[in-house]
Amino acid sequence: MREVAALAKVSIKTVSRVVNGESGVSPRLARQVLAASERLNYRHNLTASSLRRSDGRSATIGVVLEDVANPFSSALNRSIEDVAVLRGVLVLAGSSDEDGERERKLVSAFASRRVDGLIIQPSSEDHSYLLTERRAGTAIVFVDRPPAFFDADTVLTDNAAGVRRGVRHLVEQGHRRIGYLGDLHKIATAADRHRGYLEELAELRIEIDETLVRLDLRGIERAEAAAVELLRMPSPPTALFAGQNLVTIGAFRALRRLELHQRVALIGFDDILLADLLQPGITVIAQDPAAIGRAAAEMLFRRLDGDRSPSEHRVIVTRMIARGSGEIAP
Amino acid sequence: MREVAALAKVSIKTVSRVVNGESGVSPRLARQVLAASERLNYRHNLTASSLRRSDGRSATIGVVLEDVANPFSSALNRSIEDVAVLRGVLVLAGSSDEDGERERKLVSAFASRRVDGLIIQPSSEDHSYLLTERRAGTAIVFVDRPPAFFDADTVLTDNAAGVRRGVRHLVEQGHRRIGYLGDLHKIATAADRHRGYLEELAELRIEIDETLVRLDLRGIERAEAAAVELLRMPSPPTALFAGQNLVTIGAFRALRRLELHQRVALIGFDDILLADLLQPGITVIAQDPAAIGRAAAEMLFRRLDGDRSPSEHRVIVTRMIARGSGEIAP
DNA sequence: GAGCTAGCTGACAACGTTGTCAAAAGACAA
DNA sequence: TTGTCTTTTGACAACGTTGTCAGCTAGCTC
Repeated sequence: MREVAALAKVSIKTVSRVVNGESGVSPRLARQVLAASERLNYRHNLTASSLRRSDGRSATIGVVLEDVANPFSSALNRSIEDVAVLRGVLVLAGSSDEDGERERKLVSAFASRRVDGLIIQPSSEDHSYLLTERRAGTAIVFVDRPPAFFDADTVLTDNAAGVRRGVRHLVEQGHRRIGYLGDLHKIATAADRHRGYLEELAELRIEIDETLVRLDLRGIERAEAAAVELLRMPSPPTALFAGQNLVTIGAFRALRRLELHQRVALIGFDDILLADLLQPGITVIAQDPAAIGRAAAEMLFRRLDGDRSPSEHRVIVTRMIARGSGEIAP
Repeated sequence: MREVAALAKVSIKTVSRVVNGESGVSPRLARQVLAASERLNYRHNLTASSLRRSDGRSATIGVVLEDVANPFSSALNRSIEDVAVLRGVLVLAGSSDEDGERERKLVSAFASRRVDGLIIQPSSEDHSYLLTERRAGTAIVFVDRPPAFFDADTVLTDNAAGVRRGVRHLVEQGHRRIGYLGDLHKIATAADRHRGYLEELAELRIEIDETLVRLDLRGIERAEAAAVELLRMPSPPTALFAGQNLVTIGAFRALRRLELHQRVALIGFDDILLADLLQPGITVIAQDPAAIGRAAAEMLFRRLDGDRSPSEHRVIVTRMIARGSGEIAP
């Protein structure tokens, strides 16, 4: 900047004014400055700028996801980015791998870089550690799952309602013995979905058979094994509800392996790419990750714009997509 | 830091030493400093630190991807992150959407934040604009596609060889009329793949029928339409080679729609989640995005560690995964 | 021409760190 | 004890920027 100032024969402060588009610089000097910075390939240093700036903003936000490579998380990432770019804000993203310790490490690394805000898909079981960040002025929004011991804006899917819709659909087809395959129960959304299953059956006055429920299934293989087990019981379920992405794939694998895919119904939570091309197509309760990410980013920026109102809790609804597997009668 | 120093009754420089783990601080003072920073919830400010530091490193790298939400790019993102976290480096990622202008904007935003290095999956058709960054000391590695008018390390897939392997496989099954469906031809990888198709047919002395080739297919719908067109020709192909992910899905849709999926062979470039559960399973030429990302990140950090050797060009090989669709005889 | 604005411009300090260097403290030998 | 050497500590400037404030110029009014 000093060099640009020298070349343009103005003070360094005037260069700063031009770079920041402040008013009150005569067009002639502005032109000189622009020409000089062009000639010297000058690049504004945002880190120095945010250090000195009164608001201390870095025009960067941090996003903690379960895994930046998983389809749901990466869709969140993208829609957050889309809102952020409109404001010239960049996104630092990291994967927590469902590990509270990694989540905290990421937040700490973000904080060291003085991000303006955080969007967290939580893994940790206690978020009181975020009080320090909040006090430092960092805006915080949770997505997909609620925080624990911490009050903040959230954008969640209505998991229980989604599952209830699916279970009701199966019952409408005539099913009474509906198996449930769930993800790690410690994950709040997994617990919510399981609850939805129980609630809907209770409301429809269908007796709950605990032997039809398998929880804590992490990954395709374990889900597949559990589904095979269920289907080989003496009195097997006539329909399966899979509480998560990979669990659905595992369940479908099991059905195919046992050649039951045309006879046992299946509904999965979360949409799956290509689900429509399978035979039968898989009926799913689809979330809208793009809407969740967008809502979260918008809430975050509203906070950064100074909104101090009480925490808001947005719920994004699910949508059932019937493709065949959920429409098989018992 | 000043407050911590005051509370610990040491100079601010001593606090700096402790925070950076420098040697030569007596254990007693170190303990005092640690206790004080604990008590005041002190967070080291990495932006100020990198401003003052002699190497100017921000412990942050920038990654330009086609789309952080697409499976290939997000797998790259993840494997880059995995290498970066080991060094305490964070990843800023952005989506270029196949738009050279957005790519440049992202690079510029990264440069303003003084990233230490850049990993770029290029969209632009001229990368000479990166000379400025290189001169500023930023390490640069290209992934997936080569740069234009710029010399830098690259990590590429051997696209032509992969396609040739697939085409040969089809010919071995007895196919002579093999259709080709390609992505936007301006994308270097798409052009390479098309070239592989032509080369292999030439080598095997199979006459090339231009009417069996459709290029510039962007997205599932256009690919599906093109495939339907090919299959409805008077003398249709007995096999299809799809040059990209979404193109493969479109082609499969077309085959299913025309009830030809058990009669016309199909091989796609790039693996697809669930491809094994379709009927028939889709035979693919699989890339290894994790290996590409890892290699790129490792090269980048080697440069940051001071390696000044000439540009290196790594090639990651593909692997054919036979699942049925590629093994259908004419 | 004096007096008064309004609009530009620049000097200087400060943001939170770390590099440099000199001073203080401690360790050891004579 | 003194002198010498090593280890530990701190004062100060600097990194690249922006906020503050004062000074300068030009244009206007009377």
